[in-house]
Amino acid sequence: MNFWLLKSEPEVFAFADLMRAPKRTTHWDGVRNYQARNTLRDLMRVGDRAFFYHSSADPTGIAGICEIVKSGYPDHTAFDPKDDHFDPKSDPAAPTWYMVDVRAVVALPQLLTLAELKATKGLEKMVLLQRGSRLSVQPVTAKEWAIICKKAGVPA
DNA sequence: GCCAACGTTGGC
DNA sequence: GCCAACGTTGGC
Repeated sequence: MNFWLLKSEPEVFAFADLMRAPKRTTHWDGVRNYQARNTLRDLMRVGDRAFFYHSSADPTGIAGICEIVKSGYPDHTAFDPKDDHFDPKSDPAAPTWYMVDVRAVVALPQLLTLAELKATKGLEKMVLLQRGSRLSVQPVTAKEWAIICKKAGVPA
């Protein structure tokens, strides 16, 4: 099993929204970055787990845990001229952008804030904490996963 | 609201 | 292929 971190702005879509969604599941659409696309398309597998991170929020931090329930498939929102993430260059015959489906597993008892993550030993090399890191879909090591789950008080 | 860092675009 | 300009991300 592999581990990941997914960023979302809670004003747009929060972890609580995922908990309320039908089957607690949603399409992780709208990613328009090639490195993140490669992860979605090539690396994520059904059964993988991901932290759900609230960015551009007050405070920012990890809100919950979700599970990949469908591996990469074309992001159809790229073909919709009315969609905010429309990309006229993405060809339905050879899609540029991909998405996965994720299902909420559990909310953390309380938000694990960015400040707390920064102060936690063993997370120094976490992608999220690197200077200038903006990746919205990023890998988490098994070690980092275990440290964070322990800190948050949820089973790893 | 500010601004640093990053990714993309497009002229050459 | 280089690189300046631009738009976006995201913490503060």
